[in-house]
Amino acid sequence: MLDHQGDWKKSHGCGNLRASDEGAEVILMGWVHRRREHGGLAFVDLRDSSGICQVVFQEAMSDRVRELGAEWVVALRGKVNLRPKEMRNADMPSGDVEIRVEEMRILNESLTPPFPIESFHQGEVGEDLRLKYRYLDLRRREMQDRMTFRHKVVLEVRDFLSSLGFREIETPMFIRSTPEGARDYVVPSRIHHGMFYALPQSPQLYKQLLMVAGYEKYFQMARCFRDEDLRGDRQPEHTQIDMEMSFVTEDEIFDVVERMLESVFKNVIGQELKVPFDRMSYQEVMDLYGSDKPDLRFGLELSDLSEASAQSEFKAFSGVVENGGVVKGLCVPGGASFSRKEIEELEKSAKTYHAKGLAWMKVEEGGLASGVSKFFGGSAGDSIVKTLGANAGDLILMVGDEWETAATALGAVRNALGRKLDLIKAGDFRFLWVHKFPLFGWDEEKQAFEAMHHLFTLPLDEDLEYLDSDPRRVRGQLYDLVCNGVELASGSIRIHRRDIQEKVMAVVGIDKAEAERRFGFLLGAFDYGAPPHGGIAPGLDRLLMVLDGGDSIRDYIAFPKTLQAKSLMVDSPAPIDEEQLRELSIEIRKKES
RNA sequence: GGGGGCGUAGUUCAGUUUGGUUAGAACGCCUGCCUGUCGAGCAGGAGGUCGCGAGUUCGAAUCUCGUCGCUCCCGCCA
Repeated sequence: MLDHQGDWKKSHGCGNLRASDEGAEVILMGWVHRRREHGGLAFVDLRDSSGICQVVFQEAMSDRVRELGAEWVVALRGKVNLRPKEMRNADMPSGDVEIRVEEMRILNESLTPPFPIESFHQGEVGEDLRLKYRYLDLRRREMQDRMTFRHKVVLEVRDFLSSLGFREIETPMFIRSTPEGARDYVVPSRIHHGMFYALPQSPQLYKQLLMVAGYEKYFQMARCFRDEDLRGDRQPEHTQIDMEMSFVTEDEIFDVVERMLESVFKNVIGQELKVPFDRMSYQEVMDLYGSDKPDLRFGLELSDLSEASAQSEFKAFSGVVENGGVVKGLCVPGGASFSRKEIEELEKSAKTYHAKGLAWMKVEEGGLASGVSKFFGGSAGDSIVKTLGANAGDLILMVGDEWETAATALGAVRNALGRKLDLIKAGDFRFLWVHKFPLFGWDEEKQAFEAMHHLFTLPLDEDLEYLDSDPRRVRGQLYDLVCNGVELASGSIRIHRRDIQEKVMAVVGIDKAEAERRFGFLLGAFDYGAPPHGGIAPGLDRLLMVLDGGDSIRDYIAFPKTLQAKSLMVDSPAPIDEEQLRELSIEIRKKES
């Protein structure tokens, strides 16, 4: 039998009760976390959003307690008692007290949950089950803490940016589709037959228009939508701390972000963060770590072994160098003890990133041994050992290929080694600014240049002269913030002058007419005194994941989707009624195979 | 679009390599006992479309093919 809440008001949070509350008359409301019966005497751990406390039922109420099941919702009136010394629970914040129950109202019953709400259950509950019953998953302490963490970080960011004079401004969710960048999520218009809105991949154009409008410092907790394949750190919708500033340099943007994170660390995590962060160019990080988002929590830096390899008898490598490629190598201290199988595992990592193979040799007292060592006799081998600073007992790993392939493949091996050798300390945060990215990438398929970031990124002043002659050489005022191997933010200084904008568009094959058609509204706005401006957008979900040491952003989003972009809870996406389709003049085509 | 892993009781898993009587464990659930537990304890009990579908076989959780779901990675993606 259920009771009504009546005129009872919740007086305390379960988790907040302390010894100082002794004697207080309280009314608690929450969920039955666990029940322990001892014949007449019974204990219930009552849980609400503040935590857990123990309530005691005397014999007179034992029949009512027996009705209760896990996750039933109850209201209890009783008195806070200090527990006898030997019965205090030091593992529980409220463990010094317990509630002697005088009256109970059962507010709702519950089915037995499909998985335990307690946090000590054996093993991890499957994520698909957690997502289907997300409202129960979110009940778990672990998830409540993550959502609290998210809230606190957002609050701190808002507070910090506001204090610097930033204004939070909302931009539309229904915008115009642009074919640049990621695939758009698209929304059909009912009023305009055959027309579509797009959901924003980011508020990019709007924040630039706000700069033209003279707002100077803008930010927004911006939901961003991208219809691309997902990963553990990529959801179809995610939240960015989107920022834009006028009259700024890269340095000033870095400074704002560093101080913002500094205050998040100080006021949310309670930790000092060392700023400013290190900076490296794209070329440097790729050369040293084989990744544009290196994990700096461990060393194992890459070296260039092209010269020595060219002189070696290893045809595969000397050929690569002859054709303009490079040979990258790294030294694994103590790695000579690796088994054949272990090395093959590492080779798999290299091959994933399209290396043809992973060459290796062991360093012994007398010289190089095993693997490809027979090709590296004499000075070539000596030179490699010297470059890598290798010692007896070490393992040398090498990849020869076109620069980017060699670097990324060996970078993948480096990451695998970091995990394998357990070099990554939990709770260590290594931030890094990566900047001076190339402005254009060469699209092999289309045989054309494309913008690496977006079309509005300003080239480095000193590279402007190569826009016409050698676009590959042009680097952008483009930057990423990286932490522990995760890309946390990305931004650029934008082009505010029409002449430079037209030149950049020309490189990627957009003529004036097409530019006008696609970006006319922005270019038009830029004709009315656009200030120099730039910005950045830290990914909130990723930031939370990295700061919390998690490994999936899904854990930091209340209602995430699966890798197939489905919600297992509401079962979306779903078909819509014929009637809805007709209103939109939309017909479903057969899937092309 | 491509490659890898996983799918067995409500949950987490073992069993699959090498096919063989009635598919097990722990936790949870149900019943009873129990007045100081807090991952309570003790005794008893219920609970299975081995993801789904075909095939091979005297016989399939186990082998083969297909398919679905979740996940990790490449491509893609800021």
